[in-house]
Amino acid sequence: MSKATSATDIRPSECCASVLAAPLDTADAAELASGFSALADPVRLRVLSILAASPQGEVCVCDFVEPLAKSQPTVSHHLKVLSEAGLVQGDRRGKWVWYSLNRDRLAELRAAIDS
Amino acid sequence: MSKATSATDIRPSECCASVLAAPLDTADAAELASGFSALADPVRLRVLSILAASPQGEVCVCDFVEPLAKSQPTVSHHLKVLSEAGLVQGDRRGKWVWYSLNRDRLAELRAAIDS
DNA sequence: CCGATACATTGATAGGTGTCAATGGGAAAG
DNA sequence: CTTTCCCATTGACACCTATCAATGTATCGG
Repeated sequence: MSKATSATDIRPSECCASVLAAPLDTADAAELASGFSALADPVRLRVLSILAASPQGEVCVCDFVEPLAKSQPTVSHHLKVLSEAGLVQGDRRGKWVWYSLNRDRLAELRAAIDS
Repeated sequence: MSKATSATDIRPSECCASVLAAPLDTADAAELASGFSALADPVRLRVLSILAASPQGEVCVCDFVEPLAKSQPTVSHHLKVLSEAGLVQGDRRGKWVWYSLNRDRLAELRAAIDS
């Protein structure tokens, strides 16, 4: 898979914005920064970690509270931040809301700092 | 303080902490979060972008001010944040300080969110 | 309808952060 | 030494954010 972008193809943000490929314009930089902001918190990183380690691939809110050692409102807050960043998504089933990881979005951020 | 490896302490990757590989402990999560915090700002992302696009691989502080459209103290502040995160390094030569990108550190953060 | 459960939202508060003007510190030029 | 230039630091201000208690909302079981 050749990732070689041709010399004539120098348009920024044709697909995804990249930090290392070309100078970032203000809009792309802001979009990426908001994405990394979601990762810039230890509790949220542990949320993603717990989701990734879950066999079913989804975890309900109540099962985050104890391992994170945070109050339920705080957990809900972090899940909302991650959700608005597109990194997780919630699915309501009865009384419970099951959250799952969006690996594509995570790959998008990873690609932005790829060589 | 014994550093005995418990079942929750085992990391398959012997090198760096990873979000997706195993449940993150609080210390690793905090370390990673501080790294991503450095990326969680549009101005700093543009700093990295400018450095990556520089032919010589290094840029002096004065050459950041105009493209970033920020005051010189603000630019210095962001360079300090990036430097403390290990993402850039400064080298003083006479009156000028030349900053360069630390791609290894960037790869470290990228690996932390790798599948 | 009533109570219990799961989750979200609000309000308040303490601490963090980006920004710039003003100032400080060090190096080269005169 | 004095001045000039480059960069870092300080102080002040506005804004953002993580946290929890209290409350609201929706769902399920009786």
